[in-house]
Amino acid sequence: MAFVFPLADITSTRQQPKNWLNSIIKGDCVAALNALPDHSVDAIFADPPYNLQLGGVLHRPDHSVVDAVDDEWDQFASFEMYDAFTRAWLLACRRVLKPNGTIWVIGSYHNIFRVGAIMQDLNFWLLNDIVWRKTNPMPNFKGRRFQNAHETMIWASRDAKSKGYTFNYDALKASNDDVQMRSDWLFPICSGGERLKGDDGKKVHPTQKPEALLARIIMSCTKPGDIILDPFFGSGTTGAVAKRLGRNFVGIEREQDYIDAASARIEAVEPLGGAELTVMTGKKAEPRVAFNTLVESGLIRPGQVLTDAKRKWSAIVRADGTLASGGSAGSIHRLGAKVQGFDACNGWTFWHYEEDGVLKPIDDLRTVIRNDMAKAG
Amino acid sequence: MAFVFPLADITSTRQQPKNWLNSIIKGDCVAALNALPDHSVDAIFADPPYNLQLGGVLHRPDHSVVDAVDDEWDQFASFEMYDAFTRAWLLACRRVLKPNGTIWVIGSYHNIFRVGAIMQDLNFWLLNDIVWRKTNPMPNFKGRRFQNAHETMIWASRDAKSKGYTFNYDALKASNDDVQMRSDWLFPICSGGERLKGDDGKKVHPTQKPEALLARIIMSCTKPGDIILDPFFGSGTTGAVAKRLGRNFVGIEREQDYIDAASARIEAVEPLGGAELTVMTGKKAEPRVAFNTLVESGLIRPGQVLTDAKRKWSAIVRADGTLASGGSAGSIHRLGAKVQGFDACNGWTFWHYEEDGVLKPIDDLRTVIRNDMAKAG
DNA sequence: CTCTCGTTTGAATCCTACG
DNA sequence: CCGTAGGATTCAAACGAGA
Repeated sequence: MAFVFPLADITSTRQQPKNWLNSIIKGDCVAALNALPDHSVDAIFADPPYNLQLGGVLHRPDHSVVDAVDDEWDQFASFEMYDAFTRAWLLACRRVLKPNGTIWVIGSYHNIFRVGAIMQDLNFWLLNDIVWRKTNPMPNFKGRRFQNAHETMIWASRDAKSKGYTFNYDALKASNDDVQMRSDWLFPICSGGERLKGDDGKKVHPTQKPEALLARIIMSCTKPGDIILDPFFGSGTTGAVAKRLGRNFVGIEREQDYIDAASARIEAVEPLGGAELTVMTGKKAEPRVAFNTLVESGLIRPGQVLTDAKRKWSAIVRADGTLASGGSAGSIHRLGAKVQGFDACNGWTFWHYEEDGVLKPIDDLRTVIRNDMAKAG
Repeated sequence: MAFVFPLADITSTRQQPKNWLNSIIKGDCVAALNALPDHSVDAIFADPPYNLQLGGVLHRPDHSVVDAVDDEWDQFASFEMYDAFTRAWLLACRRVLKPNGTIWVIGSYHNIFRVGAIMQDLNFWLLNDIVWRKTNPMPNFKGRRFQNAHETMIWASRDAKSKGYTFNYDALKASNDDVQMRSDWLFPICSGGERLKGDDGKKVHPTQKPEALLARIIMSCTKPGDIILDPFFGSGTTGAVAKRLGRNFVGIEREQDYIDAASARIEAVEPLGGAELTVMTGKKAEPRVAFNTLVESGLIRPGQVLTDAKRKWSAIVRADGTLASGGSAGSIHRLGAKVQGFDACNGWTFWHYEEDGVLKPIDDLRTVIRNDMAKAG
């Protein structure tokens, strides 16, 4: 199957329906959208600039410099400017969307609240907010905040009356161990072989999204043959996944470098046959239960005394989920190592609690928690 | 320990500081907030209602299904009213918050985007958005959307310049298997024995939050003795957890039924003692020791040679507490950075001294000094 | 070939006390 | 207010070198 990626002519697309199908339109997002016909696409995936507002350079503990997203296209002078930009492209998207079409917008806490509020103001009807939990997010290097480990996506229909939107509930459920798909998804960030790199070995696009994420989105809200629009096409993940899954795409992108990379990428994609069009399953969550979970759940009480199996050493549980013994304090692992004079220690098997006069490893309590939490994955 | 929960007199609270401590103020949220002094609370947890209806009845998330407002004007008007309400209570909170205080607001996709955008407009500085993943969320019965399995919390400081906010990074990390705490948290919804029920067996409050959630929030951004304000007190989870964790609270609530239930609930809470409330801190909290102190105390001699861990670089200690190496001289940090060609360097962990043929970081000697200081009081 | 270990990297609003 | 200097700070995954 040969795909061609003409750069659609903005001035003529509106008059000649469908010549823009499976192509990348070069140009400003709003101008290009305005050239498309009314009610012409079934779904939209938008990954707009996040307006990160970064400060100076950020160093890792090993003194290397974080390669930040400081591109010109992510800079806005003020919230007002960002809001105006957001309103413009969302409004243009709304006209192009079919009455029963739906739109996805992805963002971080820097921009997603503004985007969501504007979507409501423009009469989009929010169906879900979906959390993309990253298995391998960048750490918080300075220890001044929680590790920013997720991004947020808003899924919305054109308006509250649009009840006929596509939602492949049963397929999603069947692909998810026969339980309905939740609003929190777990995927790795895009890296390794999937990440597009230039001749210089550097990443082509700073924020390339993983194909698995787009695959779940496209499989959830479109049917084979549907048309998916991506007004911030970038490296073309939307187009590549759409083609592979037997959907049509339209991309809009300003920068020729991105268009070139995306075109070559999509060209190389082999579409799947009908039988293979199953939903990609996300990564199965590891049931990680930390010690604080035991304290927060009440299975272990602050003030409670833990000992080793032979009651040689003891420590007191503190409300913050750390242990204290003598003048030392730390995690169950660090303190276990410390009292024994070791470099390392598995606190889960070393520390014991007493129940009915019997010492049991605190690891036993972890299984209790795991059983409770298994459902959430 | 007996707690009393006087319903603080709104008209007099501002003039009589602290009589509102550990009490529930009855009344309208904004009016009550306006009666509190400037910069008087360390942290705020807010669980606001998510929408206004014509009759002025407030509905909470997951309480009832919103009927679609198909009248465009009404819909716009209701968003506007909700925004005005949100702006009013957030602004009132901002005045009451200490300059280095932080605020948490929880919501769902129905309201959190508006809340977040308004917070940014009011100059709050967003630090994180935190996702509360529910282990046992309500299913989506109609199969028309993804299961709404999470709620979103926004954590923000008073403004971008507020760098001195409390964040117990080291305790959180130690309690989390020695990896930093992420922005996605997993907790069960409030049910079972924790859920307050009336004489009729019905739940007292429709959206009672789990104590484990509040415990993590309070432990992350406050110290023992801090004051936590909850302007939508409801069933009083914030107060109950604050009391148990040795923090002070202020609640604001309109409905007497909720006040009665919360008062009885908090009254029954047994506060934790002192030792287990100690929050683990890291190196940042240790008293500073100048390298010069090591030289003056004789632990390091002038003329002594220091090297890095691999003996690649070396430097000689001078009597004034500086290092010299190959024509350069400076502090342990400056010279460590200089020889490596870095902007910065932690000289305490970079430079080593030799003892019994083994290289040890000079940081070890700093702990000797600190231990001596501790003994001396 | 496998296994180990070190290196690199990803949408980041990322330090703070003191003079 | 600013400038300077002390010195604290990272997780998971992919990849490549070397045993």
